[in-house]
Parts: sequence; C-alpha cells; structure tokens
Amino acid sequence: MKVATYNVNGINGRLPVLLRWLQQAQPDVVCLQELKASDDKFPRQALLDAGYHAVWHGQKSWNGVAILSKSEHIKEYSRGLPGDEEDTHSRYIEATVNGLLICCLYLPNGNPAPGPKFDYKMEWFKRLQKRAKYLLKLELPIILVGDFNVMPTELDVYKPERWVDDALFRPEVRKAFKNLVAQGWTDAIRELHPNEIIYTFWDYFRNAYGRNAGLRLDHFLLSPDLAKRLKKAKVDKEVRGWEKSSDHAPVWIELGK
DNA sequence: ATGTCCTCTCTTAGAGGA
Repeated sequence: MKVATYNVNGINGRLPVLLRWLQQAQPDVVCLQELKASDDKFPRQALLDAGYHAVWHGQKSWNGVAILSKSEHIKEYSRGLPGDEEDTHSRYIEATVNGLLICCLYLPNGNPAPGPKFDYKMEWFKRLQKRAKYLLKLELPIILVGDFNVMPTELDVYKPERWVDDALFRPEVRKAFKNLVAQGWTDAIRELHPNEIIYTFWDYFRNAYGRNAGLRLDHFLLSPDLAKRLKKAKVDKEVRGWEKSSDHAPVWIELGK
C-alpha cells in the first residue's frame, strides 16, 4: 500500500500538476495540505474522474486539508484538532481507509517568532501531542502525516545556522516534534534513511530548488505495529521542477502486509 | 532587505501568507 503526502499550495491553481502526478505515481492514499479553497470549491469531480474518492476540510484562501483514496472505503473519522473551540483554521482531518487510520495535518508555520503566530503554533503542537497520545491507545494502525512545518534535526535543513531563530527550526519546536515521536511513533523517512540529506520543500526564492537549498518539512509518523510494515520511503523530487509546481514535492511510503 | 507564487478583493494592483 502506497501512502503519500503533498502540500499542494492551492489545489485549484495546482490541479494539472496534481493530476499529472497522481496518474504517474498511482498512490493508494494521498494527504493534501494548503488547499486554499472553501469546501464548495474543492475539485471533487476532477479527482473522482482521476480515480480518487475524497474527504476534505476546506477554508477560503488559507489552509485546508484533504485525504484521497483509490478505495471507495474511505470514511471520515473526525475533523478539526480537538482542544480549542476558538480555532477556526482547517488544518486537520482523520479518515479510515481499509482499517488504517490516516491523520492528515497542516501544522501552523509560526513565523514571525516570537509572537502570537508562534504561540499558536506551540499551542497547536500541544493539542496534536494530546490527540496523538489518545490515538496510540486505540491500538489501530495509524499514520500521522502531513506538513509539520518543522525540520526535526540539522540534517533536515540546508545551512541550519541561518534557521535557528525561525519558527520552523527553533529549539522548542524541534523539542516538541521529538517529544511527539517519543510517544512511540516512527519517523518513516528517517527510519529507512538515517543519514541521508532528504528535502521535501524548496523555496520559490533564489533558485532554491536548482541549488538544492531545501528543507524536510513533510513527515510520516507511524504507530508501532505499522512501523513493522514499512518497506520504502521516497520524495518525488522531480515534481518540484515541473512548471507551476508547489514549493513542496510529494512524499510517499510503501507499506507491506 | 530581497527574492516568488498563491489567493482574495473595497479587483486588473495590492495585501496577506508562506
């Protein structure tokens, strides 16, 4: 089973790129972030025509997450991250697909830091930790997947010294990610490629992709039983080089039986 | 400071976000 994540940076502006990649990569499940579209603007029919059923949690202009599935047996489990009634951002959705619980997330960017946006990021992280801890107790096969807006270690960022004060790399953010993983999750990419430089995002600025000045922001966290089924993990890096591409590349893992 | 690209609107330029 192939499970992918892709921050599309505007699903309608990016639809040709998304469809081309889906056709080529044929993932079974795909988590999307940054739809930048309200629920009624979600391209449901185009994705159905491409062979994908979907659940989505949209929002006008910003954020928005979705889970696509080749199997029609996709069922929304919950939407919105619990713990803050006031939180209006669409950043979290869960669905079951053939017995697997997929949790698709778009963690806040948090810049500029310090400031209210950074505080929101850290609060969101706390709520995610709480939700993740609860989910682990269910003893289901679970994937927490998406754009975490965190580079977990220095290996995950080109020129780490330039990023130490950034909301994506500040020590407290890395610590929050580490604490989350320590609950019992497995960072799929690092499990299979512990020492390799792997990026999933390249800024639009300054030819970042051409210089491979990237960041690793998109992660798969696997529950313990699922970690045993992990076979392969890869970034479809070439997609970032396509015309009208997102600033992220699609990332995927292969799970065995 | 800058660079780029997306979306939306008090829209064809500028603002906000990343």
